[in-house]
Amino acid sequence: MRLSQYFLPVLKETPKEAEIVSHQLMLRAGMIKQQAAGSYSWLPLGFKVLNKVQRIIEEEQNRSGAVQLLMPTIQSADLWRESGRYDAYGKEMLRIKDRHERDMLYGPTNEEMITDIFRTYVRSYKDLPLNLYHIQWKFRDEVRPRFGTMRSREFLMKDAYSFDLDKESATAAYYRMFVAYLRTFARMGLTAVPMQADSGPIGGDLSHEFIILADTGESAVFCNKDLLEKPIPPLDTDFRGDLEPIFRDWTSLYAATEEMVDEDRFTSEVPEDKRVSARGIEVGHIFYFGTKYSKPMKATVTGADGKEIEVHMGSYGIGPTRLVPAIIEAFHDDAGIIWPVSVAPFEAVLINLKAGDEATDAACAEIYAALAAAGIDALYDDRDMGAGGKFATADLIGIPYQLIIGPRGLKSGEAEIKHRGTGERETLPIADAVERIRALVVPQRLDAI
RNA sequence: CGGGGUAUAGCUCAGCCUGGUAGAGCACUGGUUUUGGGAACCAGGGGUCGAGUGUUCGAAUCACUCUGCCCCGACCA
Repeated sequence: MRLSQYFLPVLKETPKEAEIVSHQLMLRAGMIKQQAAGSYSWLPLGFKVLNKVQRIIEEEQNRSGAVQLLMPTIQSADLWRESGRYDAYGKEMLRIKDRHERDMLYGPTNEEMITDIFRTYVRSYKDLPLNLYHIQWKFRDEVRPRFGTMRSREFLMKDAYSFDLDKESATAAYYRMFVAYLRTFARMGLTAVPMQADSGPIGGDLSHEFIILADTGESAVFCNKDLLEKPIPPLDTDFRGDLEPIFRDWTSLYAATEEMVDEDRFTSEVPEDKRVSARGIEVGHIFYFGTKYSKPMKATVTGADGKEIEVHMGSYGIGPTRLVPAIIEAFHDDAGIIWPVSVAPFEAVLINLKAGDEATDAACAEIYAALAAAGIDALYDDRDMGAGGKFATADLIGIPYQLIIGPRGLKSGEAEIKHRGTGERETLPIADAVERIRALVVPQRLDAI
């Protein structure tokens, strides 16, 4: 993409409404525009990141055996009356009437609807297990939206719903999502720690929040340091096999948020040199809830013995529109964002230091074409402006590698590569630059971990 | 939903206290000179001062009402 043809409205100054660094940087980098309290447009750069985040989520959901579909944003109140949640949900639910005065609502979640789909089509125990997911916009009329898209009213959510015959197989479904989540966040460069969460009236230990550590996180978290270095389940993990050992391995080490922490357990179970006490952001939540919806909504299958069985369900959420700022909270410096390659809006930026100069333009055009041919998703800063502004823009929007071409280096046939994350610079022959970028980028795409 | 702020140009803000023809920097447009870390100069364009009502000869400025947005708390992917 040539920057001169792109739409990248970067801001030099920080808009005053933004409090936390990810919100400030998303506004400054031209990723989002606020349209109302808790409601944002995703501008091209932000949308590109959001899509990369979604793609990783989809790949890992699919790998785990979940099946994608898409449900509408606007729902009928009828289903919610059936589950009893129409009255229970409160003012967070945006209620709407259509032209026939029918009660509608903008979905804050989809348990009712997915249960309706399930009961319509699934009749036999032979059709289980089943895990259906979608990525859709949701609306919760938060009393106080804040922190940009970290806590917006309208937000994107991946939610998966598992259906099983009994608690045992539902637990296996839970483990599959647990493992899928570990892989999903790792592929975004994040170290996400599963922490025991409040499992509500169902009880048991089948509710976990996935927390990433960031200085500006919204809640305090406590965990064993070993969790931060634990290798994630590899690409060839067999999701049809027994995943309980992985689950046990991860949950054997202490980890809890401030809501759930037990100081005595933390100090007794975790050696002093392994105690991590930090801030964290919740980026995912998985939950087993048994027959909470299948019972009132009559979602049953016929078992092998001919009897009707209420299915056991779980739901598994990840918020892509929250993950984007969460990644920024984890990866930034004073100059701007530092994207992990796997979610970076562009993998490299080609900086033409003297746009308009015949030789420099020609060299850059050639390199830009070579980057495309090498499969690198590159931005070409061909704008006619000073070098300082280009460097500042490249740093701000956080492109992992800057390939810098100017008349000075051109004379000696040299290019410069700046590593956004480390600040490291290397000078190399122009002829080797594209291959060097490719060698740097490809392993960091993390699509093969 | 309680408490507290705030609203003036695309952005960051000054002007308000003490009423008298709406400002700065950045951004934008044209030009000249520049060009390896947000350049310099010249010339321009752009605002019913959030909305309404009132006080006044006169309101961005004072009073009242409403709305938007932000922060703290309670709540949440």
